Amino acid sequence: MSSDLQGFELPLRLLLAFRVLIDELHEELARQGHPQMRPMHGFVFQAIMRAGGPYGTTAADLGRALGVSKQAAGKTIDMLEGLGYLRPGHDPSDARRKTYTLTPHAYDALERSERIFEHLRDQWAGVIGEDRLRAMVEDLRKVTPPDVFRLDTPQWFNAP
Amino acid sequence: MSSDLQGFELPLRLLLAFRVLIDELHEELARQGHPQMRPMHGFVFQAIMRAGGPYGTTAADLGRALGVSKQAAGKTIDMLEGLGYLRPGHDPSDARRKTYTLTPHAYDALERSERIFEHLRDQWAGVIGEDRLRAMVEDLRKVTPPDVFRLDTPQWFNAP
DNA sequence: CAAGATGGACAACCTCATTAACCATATAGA
DNA sequence: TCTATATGGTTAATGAGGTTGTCCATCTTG
Repeated sequence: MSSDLQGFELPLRLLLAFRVLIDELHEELARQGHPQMRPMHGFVFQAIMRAGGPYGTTAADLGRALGVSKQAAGKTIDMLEGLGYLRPGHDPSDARRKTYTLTPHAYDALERSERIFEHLRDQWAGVIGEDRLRAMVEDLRKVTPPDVFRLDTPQWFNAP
Repeated sequence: MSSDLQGFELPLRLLLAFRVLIDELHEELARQGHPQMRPMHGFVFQAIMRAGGPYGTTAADLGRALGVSKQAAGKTIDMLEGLGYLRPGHDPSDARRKTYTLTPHAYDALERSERIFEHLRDQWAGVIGEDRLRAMVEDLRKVTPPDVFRLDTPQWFNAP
């Protein structure tokens, strides 16, 4: 009965590496004027940019894009609207659709996230080498699905 | 205003890679007689093996090991006991301690998980090369904390 | 032996999901 | 055109997993 369970290392390290990046991102984002941003939000913003129609994205659109129910997507939208990251609108061609688009505040958060991630990436490149880091991302691309927004993952993390 | 947001690729790929492994693990575990296993449980089993005293692990022990409250650990223990993965015991040297140890069913799940992870690892090695995969794990070790069980992460995922 | 630390058990509450049901609006077919 | 069906939005009930706070029983230590 093996007790060392070495085979768990690959998934564990992938998870820890993700957590390290996300935790440091949100610490820094909080310092830069976005203390309310939660880990999921950056992905949500990107999904909202891509998933909607010409007049914006609905809760149902977002739910499909993220792989969660429209009700869950609706609650996320409510919170992000309350935080000033989303602005409501409507679709003149379909009176049912209640659409949302990103506010400048959301674009600010996205741009800052981008810069912080790049900074963290540079730190990692300093530790393991630029070539090795590039190889890692390239390899990860080969073993992960290309459709990056169907995360299909409810209840990510609750930053306390 | 950049709209491609390429800087998100590293964290996203790490997350997707982890999800791919975990999802395939649990699909296969379900086929092999463990349909109730949840993503967190494998980590919990390992923590229970390591965190306790000679007579087993208590909820308080487990809470400390996982970085959650003793109450949260207690609820997890209750569920795992209900699923037949944990067996209660007691510590003759301390009447307060209500201890738990893994059942053979839990060891079976751990061994199967180990084998499934190894199989997935081999698949990845076939795609990206054994040397590249080894380099990836080595590099991830360099950028992640060494203390693998203090995940400090409430509410991981609810596989539906 | 008294005082404090620790383990366990409850209770109340939070967050983020889920399903189910219902109503309003679009759309397609007879 | 009218009806059937699909879709969007909302609300409600539920579940998993977490949190504090409180209380009591049992060590452990001065």
